Amino acid sequence: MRASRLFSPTLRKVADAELPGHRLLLRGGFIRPLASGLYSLLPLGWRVLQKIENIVREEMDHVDGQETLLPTLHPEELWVRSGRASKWGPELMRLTDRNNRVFCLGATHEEVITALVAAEARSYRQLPIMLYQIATKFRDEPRPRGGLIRCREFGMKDAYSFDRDKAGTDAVYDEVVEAYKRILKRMELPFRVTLASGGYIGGTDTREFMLISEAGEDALLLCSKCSYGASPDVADWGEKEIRERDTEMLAIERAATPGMRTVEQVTGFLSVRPSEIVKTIICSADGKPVAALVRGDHELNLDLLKKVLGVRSIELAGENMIRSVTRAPVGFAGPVGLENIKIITDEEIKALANFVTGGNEIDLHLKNVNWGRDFEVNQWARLRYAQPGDPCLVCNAPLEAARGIELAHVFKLGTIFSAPLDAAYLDEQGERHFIEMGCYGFGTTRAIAAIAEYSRDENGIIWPLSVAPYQVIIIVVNMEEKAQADLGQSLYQALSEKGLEVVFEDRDERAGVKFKDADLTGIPLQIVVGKHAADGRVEVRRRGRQEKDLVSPEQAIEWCDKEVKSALSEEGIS
RNA sequence: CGGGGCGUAGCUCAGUUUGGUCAGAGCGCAUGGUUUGGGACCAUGAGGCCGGCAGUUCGAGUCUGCCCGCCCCGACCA
Repeated sequence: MRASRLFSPTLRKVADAELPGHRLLLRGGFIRPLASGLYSLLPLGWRVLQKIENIVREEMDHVDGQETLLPTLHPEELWVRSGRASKWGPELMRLTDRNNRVFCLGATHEEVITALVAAEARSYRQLPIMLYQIATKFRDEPRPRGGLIRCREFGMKDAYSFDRDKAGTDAVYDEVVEAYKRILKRMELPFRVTLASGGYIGGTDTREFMLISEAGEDALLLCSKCSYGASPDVADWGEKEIRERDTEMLAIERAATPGMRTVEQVTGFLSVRPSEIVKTIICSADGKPVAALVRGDHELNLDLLKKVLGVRSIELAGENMIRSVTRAPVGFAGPVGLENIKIITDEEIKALANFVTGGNEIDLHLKNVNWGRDFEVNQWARLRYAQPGDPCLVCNAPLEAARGIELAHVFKLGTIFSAPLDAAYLDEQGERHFIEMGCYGFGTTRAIAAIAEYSRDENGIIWPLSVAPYQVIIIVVNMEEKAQADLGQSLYQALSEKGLEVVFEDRDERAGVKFKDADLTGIPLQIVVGKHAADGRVEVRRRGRQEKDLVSPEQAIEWCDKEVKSALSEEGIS
C-alpha cells in the first residue's frame, strides 16, 4: 500500500480521550467515534482486527471449534423463553419490525445457538459439538468508556460447547483455556487468569483472562507470589491466625455522635481507626432480620452470609426493618441490647476488644464494647470480602489490589439454557437428558484496545508483528531525490513479491512528518531510504527500539523476511 | 441513573466573569515561493446557525429556562 493513497488520517491532538491507548488509536487513524460507544474501524484498525480474528479462528479450529455465523437480530420471544429478556432489561437493544414484532439485537448468543442445536441434536452420538462465531454484539451499556474497551457495539468471538455430561464440558473447557492462552501469547499480551462471578449469564467455573492495567475497569486481587487471582467479590483467602483479644475490657461508654452515620464520619468524630469500629448490618434473611457484624474497615459479603445462614434470599434490611429491630434510625445500629435477633459475627472480631458500635439510639454510639460481655455472639463465621493483604488461598503470600482489562471469559453453563430451550438428547438407554453447555467469549475489538494500551510508547502504538496492520514500512525521506525514490520503489516491489505486507511511504511530506506518522501507526519493521540511498544503503530498525542498522537493500529484505518468519513461527501456530 | 466537565472554523482551543469594534488564534486545508533526516518558513486565500429551541433585552457566543450531544468519576457491567 502506498502511504499517499492510504486512508489513515493522523491527528496531533485529540480531546475526549483519556486512556493513552485510546488516544493513540484515534491519533494513529485506526478508529473514529460515531456516537457514544460506537466506533468506525478505519483501514488500519480493520486490518488489526482481522489479524486478531484470524489468530482466534486458528486456535478455536485447533480445538475443534466449528465456525458459524448467527443472526444479529433475534426474536425477543427467544429471550423471554430463556428468562433473560427481563434480566437484561434495557441493556438489550430492542426494535420492532413492520408487523410490530419485537426483536432484539444480539447481546450474546446463548439463546440462538441453543435453539439451533435443540432443533438438530437428538442423540448422544451427535455430541460433543463446539460452535463459535466472530461477530458483532450490541449492548446498550449504561456507560461506554475507554474507546474500544467498552462499547455499545463491539466485536467478539463467542463459542458454545454442547456435551452429554459435565465431564465432557470440563474437557472442552480446559481445552479452550489452553487455546486462549495460546491466542494471547500470539498477540504478545501478558495475562492473568482470574476467578470471577457468573454475572448476568450465570454459570460456574467462571474464569477471566485479564490484562493487568491501570486502564482496566475491573478490580482484582492478585497473589503477589503465585498465579492466584480473583475479582474481589469472589476472592477467597487462606487461613489467618486470629489471636483472641488479650487486652483488658474497659467500662462501656456512651458517646454522642450527632448525625454521624458512616464509618468515616464516626472515625473522624471519635478519633478512632476504622478497624476499631464494628459495623452492625441488619439484613433480611428469607424475610427475617439478622444482625451481621464486621469490622469497620471490612465489607460484608452477602453471599457468604447467605451460605452460612443457609437461607434462600438475603438482602440488606429496609429502613422499616432496621427501625423495628434497633428502635433507631439507619446508621446507629449496634449489637448491644438487640433482642430476638440472631447476631452473626465475622471471625476477625474475636481479636477486637473495646470497640465502637452503634448505640441503637439516634446520635449515639458506644465505646469500649466487648463481645461476650456486652452482647452474645450466636455464630462466628467468615463474612467479609477479601481485601489486599489477606493471605493467598494457595500459597499464603499477601494478596495485592490490581486492575485489569477483561480480554476473555470462560464458564460452564450446565443446563441453564438447554433446559428452558429444550435442548436434549437421548442416551444409550434411550433416556432423555438436557445438554451440558459451556460458553467461551473473547473480546476481539477490546483486544485491539488492550494491545494499544499495553504495547506503546509516547510516540505511538508498537504493534506485535502478529497483529500489525502492516509488517513493514518503507520510509523514503525525500521523494524528489531520484535515488531514494527508485530504491524505495524497488524495495516495495521486492518485499511485496515476497508476500510481506508493506506500506510504501511515498508522500511528498517532510521527513519529520513521515517519521512521526510511522511511529504513530506502529508498523513494527521500518526501512528508511534516505541520504545513504545513493551508496546503496538503507536503515532498518524495529519500531520502539533505538538501534538502527545501515544495510544493503538485499540485507534489508532478508531482515524483514527473517523478522516476520521468526515472529510468526515463535507464535507456534499449533 | 447520581456527580463533575465540556459543546465557538476540519482539529486543538481563547473569548462567556462584567451583554455592545467580538467572530478570534494556532494547526490543518488551497495557491505560489523557499525548504527537505524527527510534525519547516514566507505570502495570499477559503472556511462559522458560537449544539438546539424558547425567553430576557434596543442589542445575546456572553444572561435565564428547557432539551440534545460528548468526555470523566460512580452505580451498573459475559
